[in-house]
Amino acid sequence: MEKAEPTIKDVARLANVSIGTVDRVLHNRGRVSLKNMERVKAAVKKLNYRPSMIARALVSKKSAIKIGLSYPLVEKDFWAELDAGIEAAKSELRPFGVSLLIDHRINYSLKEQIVSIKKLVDQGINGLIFTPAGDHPYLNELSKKIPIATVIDDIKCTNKAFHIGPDDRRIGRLAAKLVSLYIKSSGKIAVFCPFYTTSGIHVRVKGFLEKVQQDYPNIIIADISVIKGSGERDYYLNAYSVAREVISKIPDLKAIYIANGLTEWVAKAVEDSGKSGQIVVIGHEYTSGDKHFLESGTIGATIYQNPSQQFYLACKLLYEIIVGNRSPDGTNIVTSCDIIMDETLPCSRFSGMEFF
Amino acid sequence: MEKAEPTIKDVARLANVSIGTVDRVLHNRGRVSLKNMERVKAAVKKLNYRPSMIARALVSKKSAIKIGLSYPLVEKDFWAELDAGIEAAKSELRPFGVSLLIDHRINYSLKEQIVSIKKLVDQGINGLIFTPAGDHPYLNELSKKIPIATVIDDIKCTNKAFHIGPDDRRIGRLAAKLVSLYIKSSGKIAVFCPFYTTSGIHVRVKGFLEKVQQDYPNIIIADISVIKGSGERDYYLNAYSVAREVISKIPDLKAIYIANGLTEWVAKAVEDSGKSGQIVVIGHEYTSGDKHFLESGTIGATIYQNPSQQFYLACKLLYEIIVGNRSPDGTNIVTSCDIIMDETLPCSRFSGMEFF
DNA sequence: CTGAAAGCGCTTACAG
DNA sequence: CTGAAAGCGCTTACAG
Repeated sequence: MEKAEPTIKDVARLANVSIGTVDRVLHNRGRVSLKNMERVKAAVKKLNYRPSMIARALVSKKSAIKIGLSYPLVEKDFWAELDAGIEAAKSELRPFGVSLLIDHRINYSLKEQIVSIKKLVDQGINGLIFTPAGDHPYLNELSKKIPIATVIDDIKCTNKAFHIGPDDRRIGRLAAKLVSLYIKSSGKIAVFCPFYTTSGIHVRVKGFLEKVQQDYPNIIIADISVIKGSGERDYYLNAYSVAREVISKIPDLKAIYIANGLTEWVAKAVEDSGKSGQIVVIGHEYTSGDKHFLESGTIGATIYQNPSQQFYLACKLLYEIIVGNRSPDGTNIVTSCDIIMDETLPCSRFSGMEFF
Repeated sequence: MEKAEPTIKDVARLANVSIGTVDRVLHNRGRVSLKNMERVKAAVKKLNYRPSMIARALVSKKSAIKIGLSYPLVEKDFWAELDAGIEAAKSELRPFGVSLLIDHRINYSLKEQIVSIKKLVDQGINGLIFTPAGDHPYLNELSKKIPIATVIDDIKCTNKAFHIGPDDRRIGRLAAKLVSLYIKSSGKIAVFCPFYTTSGIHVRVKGFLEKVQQDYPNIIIADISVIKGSGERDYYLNAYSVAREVISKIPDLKAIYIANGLTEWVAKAVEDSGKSGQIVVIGHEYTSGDKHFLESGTIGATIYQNPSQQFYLACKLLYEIIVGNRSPDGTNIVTSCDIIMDETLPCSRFSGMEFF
């Protein structure tokens, strides 16, 4: 005895107008008398009408919608994983006439990001999802034309549709707790803070230090190093060499916290220094190289912010906004993070979604 | 320059028949001349024609498809969480004319499960998803009529479409590792094994014990108790009282591992015994009651098997199978698990999905 | 055995 | 400002 879903026809009938008029108010296309506007809105509410994605998609065959994605391709493995999430969103949205246009950048430079985004805009995107390298007047301008959303990192000033990202302060605190668990709450540790990167990382490190100070009096922060680098390879190598240096400088070091996805390079430094088993690495994300070090115990745990999920969600949300099912309101969506340990991964991180 | 997808019309034109005829061969409805049959098949192949889900779904408004779900409602909070995942699947599939019929059971009895499933079958379901209490001839019989899939727990003998669930042995090993981290690898622990429950739990406990034996020579398993109970409330109370008893019996107990979602009841026993801070609880799943104990540190961590995700996935997969986009092949899909700690949850577990 | 027509719920021109 | 009509790609009666 399912009560059939109300259709646009039902709304039109109840509001005593044509379905054309209902459509106009549904999508704020204007040119509707105030009176009809309100009757329709009342009818929509009364019937709890929700437009059928299906019917809309069928029509949209003609006017396909395009969503642009822009993000850096530094730390390749991290972002590569992300592709899987985007693929999932793509195949789920394809039947609805949505195509995703992707433009990578090879660094965190704001200037290049703007170039990348302009390229997407030139291709006629109807919405933009990006991991900002910073704020820029152009973004604000753009946001007046199409909905734009930030993922992973946020920017303050721009009038955006929404932001999806982790709670970096909390992530940093979690990292501190994991370090403490592995080193039995006391000993010397080193903290590595990547420099050329998204702003959230710094919040993360702050959260880490704060938690250590608050809760772990016997943990000594023996070193805080900033990892610099220009380009991917350089970045990796610096993480590695800084780690080696610090390891040799502090013989009784018990743990290293690396505040982003460079985990495996730090772990490699530990292993190459012959310190596996004595120094544990706590880091972020999950790259293919991490597997080996998780198994050997050199990496104790990794905190995974699930970028695939974030982009996946963002694509679907932005789609809803573009087709008018939801209005852009600058919501801030906080995503949860996962702890990855050797025993945590029975198979690929993204196993759950590869079917769609 | 997207090449437009071929439609049934294109196929009809190429095969020089009507779209009605194309539809007939597409769905083996018979009553087609051999000659046309082959022309259509050739055209389909030549154009690489794939029917549009969207269009099909629009029509299917009339002939809706029903998926039945059957699972126990013991440990309410665990399964309640699950509802959120089912809701997500429901709202995502609704536009495709799919409705989900749910039938709970109040225990893990196989007999009641069969009754429950028969009830669903009587309502004309086109597919079944369930968490089996065991195998039964009826299930095998049913699987010949409609595709059936198992979630969380599996059964061997039945010819099922697929199974989705965690790797319980691995989960048990992970639990052992977490216990070891919290108690600094040595001391007395207790293991609580729920009895009336799904079979995976026993594999879990086995994995736990195996890992302790292998890797933690200084951890002493001072108690292994079986938790029994008839009905939900009884179950909870027994977990609580067994815990209290064991705690008072073993004064230097350092950790309790509870092998399923009764975590909060064990934690309550620890707290009520005045042992918070001395005994850490490692358990499973995440109930609203856990939050308090995670914050206070009585629960160190919980291993979350994400039942919502599992059912969500199962619904979508089974839908694909029912409409013929995928064939049932008995695949075994292993899902990953999450570690939940105080710092892990910025907001509701299911935040990611509530938008859809 | 086969084709033409109606209709699923919506959007998009088009005509008032 | 408003409505009637055409059409998205398919399935389902219906008429030959």
